[in-house]
Amino acid sequence: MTTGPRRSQRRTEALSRERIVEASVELLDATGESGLTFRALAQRLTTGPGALYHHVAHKDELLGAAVDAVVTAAVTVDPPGAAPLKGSPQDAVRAVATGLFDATEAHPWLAPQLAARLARGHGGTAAPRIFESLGRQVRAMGAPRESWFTVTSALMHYILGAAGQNAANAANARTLGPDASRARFLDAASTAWEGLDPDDYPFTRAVADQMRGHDDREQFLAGVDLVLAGIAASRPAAG
Amino acid sequence: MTTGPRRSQRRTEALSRERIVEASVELLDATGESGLTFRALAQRLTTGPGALYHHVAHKDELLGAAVDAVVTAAVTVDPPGAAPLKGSPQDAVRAVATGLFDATEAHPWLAPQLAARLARGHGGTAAPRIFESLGRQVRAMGAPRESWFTVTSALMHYILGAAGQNAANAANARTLGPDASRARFLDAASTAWEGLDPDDYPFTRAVADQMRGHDDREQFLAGVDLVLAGIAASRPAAG
DNA sequence: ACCTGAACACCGTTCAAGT
DNA sequence: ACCTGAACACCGTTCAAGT
Repeated sequence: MTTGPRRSQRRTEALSRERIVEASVELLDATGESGLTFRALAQRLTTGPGALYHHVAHKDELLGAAVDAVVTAAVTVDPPGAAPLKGSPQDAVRAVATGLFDATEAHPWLAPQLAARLARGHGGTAAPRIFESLGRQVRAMGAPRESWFTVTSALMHYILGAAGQNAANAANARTLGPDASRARFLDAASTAWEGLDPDDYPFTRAVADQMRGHDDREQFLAGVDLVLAGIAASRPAAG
Repeated sequence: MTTGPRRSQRRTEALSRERIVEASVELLDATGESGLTFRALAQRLTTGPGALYHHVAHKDELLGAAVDAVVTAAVTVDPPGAAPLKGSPQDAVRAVATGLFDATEAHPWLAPQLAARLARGHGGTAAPRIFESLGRQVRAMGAPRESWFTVTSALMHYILGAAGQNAANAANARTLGPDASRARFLDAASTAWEGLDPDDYPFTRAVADQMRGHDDREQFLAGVDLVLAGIAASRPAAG
């Protein structure tokens, strides 16, 4: 009673690394980092925990694969011979930054994971992918070759750090309640800063009101532009 | 046979939050992040795991306290009325950056922890401390007030990100063996980059040789200078 | 108030046994 | 080759019982 090759088994679709990673992302989105468990994951895939080990070596690899999947979807590296993007390299950098900013907000677990993995030197494919897509634009901007590594690193670290910071704000805001949450949280955070010891934290207190009512994305892109300005400033005069 | 207040009990020095945090840092340094366990920590302090909960609420708080302790030792925020530092604000920024760079190298667990906590918005006192000490210099550089938040954030994110990256390199290098390890590891990393797909990663490959033989600290400080250049460039002409 | 340490409710991971 | 699911060796955390 086999029905042949087409309409392959639906209900018990064979386990695969791809399906496992996909389910992991869903589970992470739904339950947070602490919710990703081999037992919970197995249940969602209607199998046993041991089965997963036929497709992933250990949990850290699984988390890394989830990070890679999400980052890959967020930042598209153009194919080699593709037509040059319309717009300036600066615009392309902003596009990459925005993609990561959005991914980081959509997947609250992403930023901490990515940050921790970068700091451990386990970028997986996510880190090289981001580095590459930013670096191409740095080159296109005419930065001197010796500065490529430094400049691209600075861009990448700022983008990931600031996007992560924003994601944390967004996640914390969600904690306070669903409505008018953003403004409310920023207000709370800003008030918290204002509550710091005036003797120890004069600068942070002075800056606290800048957090209130400012658009995160705008603030974030302003930082990107700052680094871009640094690149332009240290570039030899065109000629 | 009590000997009075002086020469208080030595062997079984009373448990305290401070002692616990101190022992945690030692344990982290010696055994890495996975080695910090309530049982191992209790054993080191010759007590039971339950006793620790009288001084710390949970493990995350303990780790946070360890991070704070190490960062506090690394970056000294000058007291309020202190004499201005000799040297330019730029030099002061480089000093803070170097302090974090060194701390991050001395405590391999620091960078991942700090990165993850920042990305979760749990800076503890570490984040405000770093932000404050950098921000004061930003202000001293004459950056326009509206840019303080953005500019200081960019500096902080670059410094922590790049210092963490370097720490990861150093830690990985240690893995390969104790001798001539740095050069050897950079060579290996550089070779790994050169092994990337030429179609997908042309930029990263082109930049791979810049990693070889370059001084990490120098590279790191060059990045700091880049951000500083961006600040200077976006500052209104002095007048 | 502080400490003890057994006990609880989990984990990641392994592995004999099945198909 | 792949899957099953019980079992192992841990965890963080709690809590009755002690001092």
